[in-house]
Amino acid sequence: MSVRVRYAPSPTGDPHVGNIRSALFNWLYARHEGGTFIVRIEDTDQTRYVPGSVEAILEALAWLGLDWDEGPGSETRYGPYVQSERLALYREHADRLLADGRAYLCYCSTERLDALKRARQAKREPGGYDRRCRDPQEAEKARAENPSPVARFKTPLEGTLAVHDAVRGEVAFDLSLLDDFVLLKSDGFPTYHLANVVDDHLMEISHVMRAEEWLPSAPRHRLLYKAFGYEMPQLVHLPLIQGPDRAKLSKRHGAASVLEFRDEGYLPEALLNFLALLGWSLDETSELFTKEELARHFTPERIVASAAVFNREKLDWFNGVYIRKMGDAELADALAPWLEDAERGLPSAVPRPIDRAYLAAIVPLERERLRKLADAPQMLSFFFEERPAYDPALLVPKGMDAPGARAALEAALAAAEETDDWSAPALETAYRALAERLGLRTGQLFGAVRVAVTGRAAAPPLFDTMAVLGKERCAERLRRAVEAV
RNA sequence: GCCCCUAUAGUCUAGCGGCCCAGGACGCCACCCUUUCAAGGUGGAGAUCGCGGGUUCGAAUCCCGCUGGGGGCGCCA
Repeated sequence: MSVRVRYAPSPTGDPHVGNIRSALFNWLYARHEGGTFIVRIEDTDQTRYVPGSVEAILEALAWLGLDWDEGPGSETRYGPYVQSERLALYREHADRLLADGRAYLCYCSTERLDALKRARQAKREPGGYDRRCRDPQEAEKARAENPSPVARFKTPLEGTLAVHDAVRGEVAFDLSLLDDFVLLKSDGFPTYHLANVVDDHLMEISHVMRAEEWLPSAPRHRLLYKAFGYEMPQLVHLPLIQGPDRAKLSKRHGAASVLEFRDEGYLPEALLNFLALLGWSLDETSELFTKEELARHFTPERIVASAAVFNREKLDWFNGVYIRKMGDAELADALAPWLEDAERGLPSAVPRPIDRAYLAAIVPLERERLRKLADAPQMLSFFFEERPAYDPALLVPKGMDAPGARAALEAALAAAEETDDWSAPALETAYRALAERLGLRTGQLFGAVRVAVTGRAAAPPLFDTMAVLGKERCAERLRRAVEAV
């Protein structure tokens, strides 16, 4: 039997990382098995629909390189892939259950349901619907209260039901604790439970891989499959992703949307690699995987059962690793839009577009210092600004006074002006000799020159930096430093 | 409150009865490299394998209980 798996987000907001991790695992499994990866939009709650979120979800998938074989817009015998376009299917299924006597119409008002819930809470009784309308006479009475009923499933009153989860094994539930859940809402839309079961069957889904929060509803689904006479797909419940406080990861923990991570300058390869290792591992030591390698190795057997905390520092490390893997031209291309961005890029005084050849020369110097692409404007600004601002006090090296620093900078300026060969090795030779002549430690002289030339105490190797900046710019900055110190 | 899941260092994890007085990675610390910052290299601190009982010649690994953590209990998904 071929593997058909699906990612079934509801369009209620941005694509959350926890959610996308489910998409990733489904995608990996599909690709591992040469199966089919399906995207299905579960928009059965009209009230929570957020315009643009379908686009955002698909955008996130595309950014990560998770291509889908079937999804919104696909013309196949399984479509459509948007639940609001499949309403007739759910209604037919609900009708079947109604006709069979496996479901019934419930006319109870929301007021009554609320009151029931409150009363149960007050008495500390287990919650759930009291099945009033399961009695036809009661239903008839209630009918007056509510013109638009819901359809409820008749849950067995007792017994236990075991479902099999690939990660956790058999999980048993006590049926007496399950109430008669809603199948069809009063607006005619299906609930998640109905729509999910109907679609997974009709789309011939072989494995349902979803977050662990769904495990408690597995017995309901089991019951529905049985009632319809359908075979239930394999269940694979993925461990939850938690924030540092160990609660389910959400917006309150900061960036939660994949698109936000993209906008913070994370590389898709890095986020993907990091996410894959949240709840899955190959062996003792392997950490770095491309998407293809992940797909080659991914098996559900190696999914972990316990929840994982989303660890920013490790994500940052992965990002640095993937930045370092990039070639000069590749990184320059990736960086350019970040540097040119009107709001978060280089100061507006720096003309756009930026000089690509110049950027390409800078890249080798900054690559291993970058953690996120978004850091680039700040880190590289001194390469582009005419007059990088800095505190003149930084020009005075440890163990020296201002006049001494001034003398050293004057000498450095003179040496710069005299130099014909403006290459890193030549500059280094010249400045080492100069330090010796002045009786300074190289660290002292180089430190002062670094601040003069870059405006900061921490920068890439000095002579490579000077070589890239060019003689004119360096001389000008040294001149300014002499005056400033 | 009830139900379910879960439990190896701060974090992600390896381990599926003896190879483990527990391996890898992030983070942290130190040293090396070095003109600063990174990157890289080397080393280190950090886990009584949540606790208590069993089973076994032998348990992180199997069983039971407890405790902690999480999730679910909607005409939301």
